[in-house]
Amino acid sequence: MQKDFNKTQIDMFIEKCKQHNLKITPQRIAIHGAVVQSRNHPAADEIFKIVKEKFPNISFDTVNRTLLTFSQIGILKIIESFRGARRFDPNLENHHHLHCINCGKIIDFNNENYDRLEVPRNIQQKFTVLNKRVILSGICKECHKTK
Amino acid sequence: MQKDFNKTQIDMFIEKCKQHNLKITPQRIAIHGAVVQSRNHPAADEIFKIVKEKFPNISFDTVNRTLLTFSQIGILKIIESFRGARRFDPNLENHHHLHCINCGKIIDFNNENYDRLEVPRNIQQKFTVLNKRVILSGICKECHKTK
DNA sequence: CTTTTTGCAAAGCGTTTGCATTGAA
DNA sequence: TTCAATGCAAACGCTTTGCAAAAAG
Repeated sequence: MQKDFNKTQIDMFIEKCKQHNLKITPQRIAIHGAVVQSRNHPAADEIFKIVKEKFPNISFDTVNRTLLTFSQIGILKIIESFRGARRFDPNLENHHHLHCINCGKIIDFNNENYDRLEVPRNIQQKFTVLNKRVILSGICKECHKTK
Repeated sequence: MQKDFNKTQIDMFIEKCKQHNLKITPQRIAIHGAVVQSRNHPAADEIFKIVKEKFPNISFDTVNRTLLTFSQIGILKIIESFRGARRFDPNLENHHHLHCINCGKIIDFNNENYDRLEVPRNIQQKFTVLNKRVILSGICKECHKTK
């Protein structure tokens, strides 16, 4: 079994596309290039701006759809967040969340071990932590049943 | 010093409003009532629907603005989330996030202790955890400087 | 009477959709 | 030649803004 030692990033990208029957278009190559070089967790429009320098005709839409496609085939991740409308919580106590990635439900839970988590020393120096919380994401019981 | 033992929720609400020079309007009372009774971390439009039964003329806008006001005076919390556009992350390894609540920046960090967090027994039974992550929110160094 | 608050309407931002055209395989 | 990908435009969902009218203190 051949190892992937000397695969370049672009070769791995092409391989992933082939695995998923995605065509290798110049746009996809450019978007991939922009995103793997990015820092700071770019949003689609930042990638759009970068790619547009090489492909002035590219549409925002293609960039956005391509990024979503890439996340589906495991080339990048979407930063998990509770999307949709802002939610309010009358529970003022510190608590943690279960997040069902299927139905979007957020379930509170309390856990003293999690409350006691220590902030790493090197982070204390560069960031003032006001709140600590743990998010466990996955599939809730109800969504399991209906699958 | 008198303790708040027998304050009802509505009295505490009125007190908080007075502390912050907010007028006690029937709309605010109704919105407060709906939100403290809520479960499931409602979004503004769910509260809107509930309050509209009593106040058919209320606008979505009032509900939304009132909820934001309430979060500012500590009556409820906004479920912290990375708002704005969806962000992409080319870093596929498990990692955790610092989230600056002032500028919105997301900074990755790695921490083996956090990776090793155990999922509580009672949660394992009702939820399939696919991903664990810790979010430390607060103020980043740059935002500290400019304050 | 003064100052907030409300309701409304429009604008804004990001996302999603449908469709005709283009281009990779 | 075929089918997927692209570019465009419109629609959509949620949030924010400005302003005149109404209401609280």
